[in-house]
Amino acid sequence: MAKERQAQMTGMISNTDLGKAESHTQAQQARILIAAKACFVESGFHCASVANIAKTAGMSPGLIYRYFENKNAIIFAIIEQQLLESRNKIRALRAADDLGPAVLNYLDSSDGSSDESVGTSLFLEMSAEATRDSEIAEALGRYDNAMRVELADLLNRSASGGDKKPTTPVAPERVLALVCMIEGLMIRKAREPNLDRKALKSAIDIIINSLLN
Amino acid sequence: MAKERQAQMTGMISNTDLGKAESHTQAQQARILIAAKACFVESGFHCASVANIAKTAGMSPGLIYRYFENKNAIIFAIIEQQLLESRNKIRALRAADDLGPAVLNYLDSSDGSSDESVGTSLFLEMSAEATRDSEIAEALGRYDNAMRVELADLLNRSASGGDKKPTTPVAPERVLALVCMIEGLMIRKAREPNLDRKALKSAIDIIINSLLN
Amino acid sequence: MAKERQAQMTGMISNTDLGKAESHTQAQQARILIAAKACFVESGFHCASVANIAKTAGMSPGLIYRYFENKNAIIFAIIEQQLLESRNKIRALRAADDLGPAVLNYLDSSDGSSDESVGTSLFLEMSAEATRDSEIAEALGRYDNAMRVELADLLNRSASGGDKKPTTPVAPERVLALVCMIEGLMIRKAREPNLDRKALKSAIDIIINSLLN
Amino acid sequence: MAKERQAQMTGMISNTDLGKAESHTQAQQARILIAAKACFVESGFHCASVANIAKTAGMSPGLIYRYFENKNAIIFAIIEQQLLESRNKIRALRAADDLGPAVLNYLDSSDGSSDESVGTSLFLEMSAEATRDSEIAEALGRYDNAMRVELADLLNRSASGGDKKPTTPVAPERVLALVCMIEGLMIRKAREPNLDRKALKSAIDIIINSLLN
DNA sequence: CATGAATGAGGATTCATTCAT
DNA sequence: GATGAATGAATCCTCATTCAT
Repeated sequence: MAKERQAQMTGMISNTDLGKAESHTQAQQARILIAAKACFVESGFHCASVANIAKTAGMSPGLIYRYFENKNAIIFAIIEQQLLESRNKIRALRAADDLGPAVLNYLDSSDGSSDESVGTSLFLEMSAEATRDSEIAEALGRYDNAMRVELADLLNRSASGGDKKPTTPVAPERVLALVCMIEGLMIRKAREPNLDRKALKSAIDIIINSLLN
Repeated sequence: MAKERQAQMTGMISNTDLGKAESHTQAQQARILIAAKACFVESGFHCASVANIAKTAGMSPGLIYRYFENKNAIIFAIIEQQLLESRNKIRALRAADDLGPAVLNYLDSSDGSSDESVGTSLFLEMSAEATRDSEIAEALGRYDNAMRVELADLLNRSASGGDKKPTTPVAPERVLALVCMIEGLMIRKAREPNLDRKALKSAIDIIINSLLN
Repeated sequence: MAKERQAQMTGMISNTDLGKAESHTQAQQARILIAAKACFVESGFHCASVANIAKTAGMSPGLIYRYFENKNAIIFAIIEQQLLESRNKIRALRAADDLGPAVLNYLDSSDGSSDESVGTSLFLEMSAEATRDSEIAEALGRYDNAMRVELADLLNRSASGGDKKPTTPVAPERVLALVCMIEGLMIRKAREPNLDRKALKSAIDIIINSLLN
Repeated sequence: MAKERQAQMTGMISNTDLGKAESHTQAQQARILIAAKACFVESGFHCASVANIAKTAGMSPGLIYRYFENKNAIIFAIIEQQLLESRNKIRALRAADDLGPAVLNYLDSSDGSSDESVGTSLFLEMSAEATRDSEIAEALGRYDNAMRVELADLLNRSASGGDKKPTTPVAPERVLALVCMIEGLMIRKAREPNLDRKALKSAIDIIINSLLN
């Protein structure tokens, strides 16, 4: 189909990328969010134009507004989506026997996009935006609190060697240190994409170890 | 002088804030950069308008273009300035006897502005921009390398208890871990400005200790 | 039926409001015109959107175009409808014994809508539009001529005390004065909805009297 | 000058039309208002585009926003201007010995534009808008009250044959009747530009006479 | 007949940049 | 050097209209 081929050649998103969405509305919203994510990564929240998002999504600009009230709503949706994904990835760490490799894996895990730096780029974009928009700041704050609980649990169980009942709850400063390290690593990944993986792994191990004993 | 008083009342930057600059050109550039920094912190690189920067600097929009080729040049200059400041602050850590408090101090140190979050906000802005602009990415990359050397030296001397000649050079992964922690802490400061300082201090100590033995 | 109830709750027009229309097409057109009138009164000809008319009519936007060629055709139809209604109301004045109360009654008479200002609002809208659209101007012109004949007759019979054969035909300037007064009163009603009715009645009487002797 | 000639050929407004304005800002605002008035008369408040106003004013669209906050502000300014002009014209009636010719003159008096129907067209536009915008409604309401006072005074003095001290104040219903007649006449002028002037004059006289005895 | 998704031109508004004074 | 008026391209968003289902 001509349209399909054109979509691929111009970097537009084809239907096959979309996965299964139950309703047409959800499918369209998903399509827009995928396009928006790509545009936001490439240009940032503010320089990405609705027109470009529409083109990337393979639809007309006007149609965007049937599915999102305005551009800001798209930004919010992207942020919520990223936070949700991030939460899920953190939760997935639970299953890990060994915390170090799990964290490394977390950093590597992309969201299905070919470019792994997507997550990091949006993370920076979101964090910067949170310093100006209180609504976004609140969303990130809620996420941060939830993450801390999750990571505390994780540290707890890792510290007790996998036993279900750790003797003492983990100290909050250890959780804080873990959060900082993870986010610091994300920044490094964004700024030095070719970072030596071995060094990365070692750095993680050093800190993880200091947090576990 | 009427203009001077008006500048102060409206939050504009007056000549007396500028310190000593050798030439008029330098003084004007400095004035613009101070204004730009304030605007960028408040609105981000892209939402801050040249008109607003000019108003904050107490000059006409047209004059901006006598001292900077365009808005992008201002962004570059701000970034270079921030990197330079950051470098100086890192170097100042050398004098410290104890690494932990020094790092805490680094996070607190503002650049003379009353608002301490200036540095963090611009750090996010710069990092996000670096993911899109290769020139900026390179500048940050150069800074990153320089910093690593600096921090390696710092760790070296701290590990050897202040002796001038450490027996073994510090491992690169420890430097990496330190960088991640510092930047992770900056992110935390941006996203949770009311973070408990005691926890912050403890988190720093945990990691510093693990890096020094 | 769920849809019916929803229609009532949201102010949409239900089938039961429509009266008897012979064909389905006529019924649909009537439904659209009722909705359009409401929207035009609320937002004016140009700010009322087809989408909103459709929603008010309880139908899809696309369906509008099965019954009217475009939005302009709806405006024309509304205008013709208003002129027809107005003509009928003027004709109804014939039956009146006393011209003064009849005119007052004319101003009050609504078109079945609960809001009496509908007629006035559309009158302004139409008149304004007539200054730009020659087709509308012509329609109003035809109406104006017909009205003058009607009002001349009315004045004639009123002047002659109800006798069927007045001795002299009424002068055109008296008809003109009557038209001006009626329309001037409509404007007043639109701009001062809380106008004192007693003063209104007196004002009408003064002029009517001067026109009858 | 080429620009000047082009302005004339395309119906743009040249500097010479502007009269004396003290500041540049006032001159530009006046230029915009003149253009806006022309556009509003031609297309109505809502269909006139800012782009077209700018073109008519012989300036770029962006410049409009240096002198008016938004399109609505232009509409407000036009309305205030019209009300002011109208007030002045009404006040000028005071000097008249004879009320009838004075009213006729009022209807004829244009605002310097070549097209006499400008006032009427804007009058309809304003009145229609007042039914939807409460701020405009209030402005017109204030004008209406002021006008009534003015017209009451006028009637008073006319009734008393120019004596300074009329024995009895004029009844409000007479003022109301006068207002209706004047505005009714404006509508007629808009809808029937070729109205017979003799009939018009006679109609005015009939009513004026009935109001004065 | 009916739906409502889709289109795309057009409208209001902003803003980096230029230039006459 | 300095001003700020002026430009015009670009942005977000709306809406009349069409058409596949």
